[in-house]
Amino acid sequence: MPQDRVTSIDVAKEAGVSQSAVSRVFSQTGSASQKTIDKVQKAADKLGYRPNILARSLITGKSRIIGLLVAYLENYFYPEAVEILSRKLQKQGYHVLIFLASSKEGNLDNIVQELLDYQVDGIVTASVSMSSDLAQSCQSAGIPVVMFNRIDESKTANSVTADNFQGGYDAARYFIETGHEKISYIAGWEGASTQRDREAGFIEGLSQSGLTLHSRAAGDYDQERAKQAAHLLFDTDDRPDAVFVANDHMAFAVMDVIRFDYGLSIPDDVAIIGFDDVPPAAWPAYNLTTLRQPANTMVQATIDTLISQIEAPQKERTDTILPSPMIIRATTRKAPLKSMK
Amino acid sequence: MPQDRVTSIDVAKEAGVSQSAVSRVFSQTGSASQKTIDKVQKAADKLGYRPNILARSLITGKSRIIGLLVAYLENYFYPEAVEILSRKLQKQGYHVLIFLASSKEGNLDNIVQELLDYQVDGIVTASVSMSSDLAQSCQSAGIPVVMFNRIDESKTANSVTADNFQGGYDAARYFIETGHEKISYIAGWEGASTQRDREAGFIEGLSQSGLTLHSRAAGDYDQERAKQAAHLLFDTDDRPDAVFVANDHMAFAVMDVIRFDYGLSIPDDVAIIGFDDVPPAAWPAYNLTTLRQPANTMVQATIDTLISQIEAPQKERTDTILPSPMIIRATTRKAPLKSMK
DNA sequence: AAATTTTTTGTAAATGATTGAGATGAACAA
DNA sequence: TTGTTCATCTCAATCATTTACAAAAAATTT
Repeated sequence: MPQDRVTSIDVAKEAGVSQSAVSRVFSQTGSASQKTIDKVQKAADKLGYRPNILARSLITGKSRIIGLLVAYLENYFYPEAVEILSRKLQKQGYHVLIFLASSKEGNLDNIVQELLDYQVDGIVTASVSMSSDLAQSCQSAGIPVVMFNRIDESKTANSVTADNFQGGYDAARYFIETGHEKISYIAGWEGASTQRDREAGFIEGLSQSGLTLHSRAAGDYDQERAKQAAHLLFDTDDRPDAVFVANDHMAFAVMDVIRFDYGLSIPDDVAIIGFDDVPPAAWPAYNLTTLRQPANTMVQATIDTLISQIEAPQKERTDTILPSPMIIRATTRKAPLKSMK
Repeated sequence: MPQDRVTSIDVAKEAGVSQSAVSRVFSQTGSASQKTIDKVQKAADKLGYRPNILARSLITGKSRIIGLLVAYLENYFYPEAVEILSRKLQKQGYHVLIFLASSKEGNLDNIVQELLDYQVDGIVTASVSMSSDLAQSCQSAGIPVVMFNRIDESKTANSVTADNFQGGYDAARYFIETGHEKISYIAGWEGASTQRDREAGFIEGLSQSGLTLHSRAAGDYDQERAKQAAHLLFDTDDRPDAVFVANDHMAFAVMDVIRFDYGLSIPDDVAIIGFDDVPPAAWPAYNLTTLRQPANTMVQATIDTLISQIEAPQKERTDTILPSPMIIRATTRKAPLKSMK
């Protein structure tokens, strides 16, 4: 049976002080004498009192809850990010209310409304782009929003991304340096800014040497679709000898198709570069050359942006772009020494 | 600039009714005439009013927040579970406040206290076992707890697990059926009930045919440790020809060691069985025979248990054990036909 | 039409904290 | 001793809602 909650009034009675004295001891604002602090502390311990955060939030207007909106955890970049985000926020006394968006698009409006109903102090969206209307409505509610791994074309919300363009560019340059000419691309979901930027950078990198895409197919950041895309690229006499895949998650599926369905060898027959550097990329079975999205720094930037705006609401929005270094593993040929810096 | 929140009083004024009428319209308890409902609805829409859940929770004593306590998301069974859990709870109007426990043991007490401070309606722990004290303190606070994927020896909290013992048993039987005799085990973290049950079942299955473990090493559910464990088992003249690994996450690392460090072939030289059936187990690069933990049903059972106890606090605790069927893939030899049922 | 029941509505008291204003008392200087 | 300062404390208002109670209105029965 749920025993009655013990409130600050109970503690006040027990300690022989006023209820507001108890409050002062438990809220850091407290100007209280050592004597009352001791008395209150003792009484609170005895009764097992802890302040009710909901009541506190109601009056302070700060819930210390951050809403996290994420589309799916299937791509292992996100669990990693969620874990880091949650850990770091916990350290700062914030907590994460997690919402899963129904699909890549879907009815974000409802979900965001629910978040706002909970009086969250800020919102992080991961792998989800908000419509500008929605971002606008959060902003006018005074709730800062950071898009993690998406940029906001409407320039309403903050954003934190890796340097997707540069990453794509570097992938192209590396393929060229290592002697490839038939270079293809498997795209992510076309609605995502990451997809667009990675492809744009890649194409720019190719064109720098007068090349264009040998072939292209869309994998929508989904493994099944990526497999179909891989078949599209390889069911032909004129196969690519290098494929840039828009993220690691798809790259694994693509590698499996190349190895097991076509019996080709990686990187001898086909070189592969992915994007993200999720943990399985380092597993020997894949050992994937990829562009690292620095989860830790990205999350840190997300938190910094968010908290600075929570504390100083007039701060203007920022877009943070973090470097995405290439991690060379075994799915690409070794570059000739001359080009190694 | 954060514009002032619109409250039920504003709506009441706008609609020309009392504040409690507004409340009645928005809380399902509402006995209100169609006329007032319309008036209030209209005014609310105009002003963009939504009830403040914190204030509601304060008075109803129900926050509709479920606290989720998880140790790590690195093992991909958990992201999957978290995603399903969050989706399903959302559908029922609950929301998930996620906390990451610092380590496998660590100071759960503080974290649970923080959860209780938020007045959560229930707690789910995943891959974390609560001390009986802690479970007791939640219970006496009237907050039901469900341990997901752990059983509670102290029989205080509810639990939902796969049939770990039977799974271990089946693994042993299958190895024996497919002609193995030098059968080893790589253990998970010894503090986990899953580890203990899987091993106990496995040993029971072996002993059924008069066998004992050929060798054993502990991997602590961690990939690095699992690799070391694999080396321990294979740096010898008398290598096993079958290894049961306590979860898939470790099994991938073990397979990589066997293939890439020892150049052995799976399943010809060594057969492997894992546990969990996480998504990568089905990836062709691993194609791992494993015992499936049915994430979807396990989560459903977790939710059912939790919600039934939230709604009827006097309900007594339950332990749910769900079947863990063997998923036969390519890391084991084919069983001779006669034993195929 | 009056009497009775039912439904709707407004008033006001919770819920459990924070916080500004003023009261209390100790410490100190004159 | 008296007056002043300062830290500490209490009182009461406040936050945005729900909800018990009673009054009013509507619907039903007689």
